[in-house]
Amino acid sequence: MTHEQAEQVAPLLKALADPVRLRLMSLVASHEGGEACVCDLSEAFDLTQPTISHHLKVLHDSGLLDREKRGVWVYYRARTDALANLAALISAPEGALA
Amino acid sequence: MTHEQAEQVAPLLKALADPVRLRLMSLVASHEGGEACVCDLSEAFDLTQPTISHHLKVLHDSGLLDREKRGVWVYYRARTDALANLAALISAPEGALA
DNA sequence: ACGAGATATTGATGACTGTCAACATAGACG
DNA sequence: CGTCTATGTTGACAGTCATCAATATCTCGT
Repeated sequence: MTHEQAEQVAPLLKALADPVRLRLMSLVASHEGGEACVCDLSEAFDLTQPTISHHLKVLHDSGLLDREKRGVWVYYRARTDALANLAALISAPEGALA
Repeated sequence: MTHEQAEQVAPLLKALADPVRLRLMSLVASHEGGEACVCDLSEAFDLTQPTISHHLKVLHDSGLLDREKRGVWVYYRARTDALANLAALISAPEGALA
């Protein structure tokens, strides 16, 4: 794994490396239709709405969540391709780590 | 993914979520025999030895690196099982995230 | 146009982290 | 025993981060 590759992958892992964001990703992915609006997600946490919004922004900015506004609601959807790439990098035989 | 699962997995990802530690894992895994001593690793970075030691400790404490002392040298080895578990959690169809 | 609800942004604060310099430990070899 | 080399530990500092309160923005319905 090259220097540049490491600098590129680390932010993705950092985005995932938070219990709240892990659960957010899980909730979004397992929600019906593969998408969820903030209102669905906020209820699952004992955190304020701005905090949830902040975590969603981190995940979106890092490319792990897609964001789509429909009316008043904003729907998030997991970027399964990005997740698959990450997973491959971590454990595939040719995956540079294992 | 449960609350407890998230709290358990996040520290593993946090340990990996650093460019230096990613490259350390990569170097250890790709080194001959699947193991490397600190002297082999330090040369690849423009960082002081204590800093490398610190990163190795983080990876070891989180369970991603095995540590074995042989004489004066300390050899590190990647925990491929832990990496495989992580990867599965991130992207497997039943993996809670995707 | 106005009010209400959903989501985002800003600013502040306490906690955590990567890094280094200095020092400590521990094994090998004379 | 003493020294040299490899590695780990401690303390400090600058930067980052998770969280909240307050505020802003946007959209629908009335």
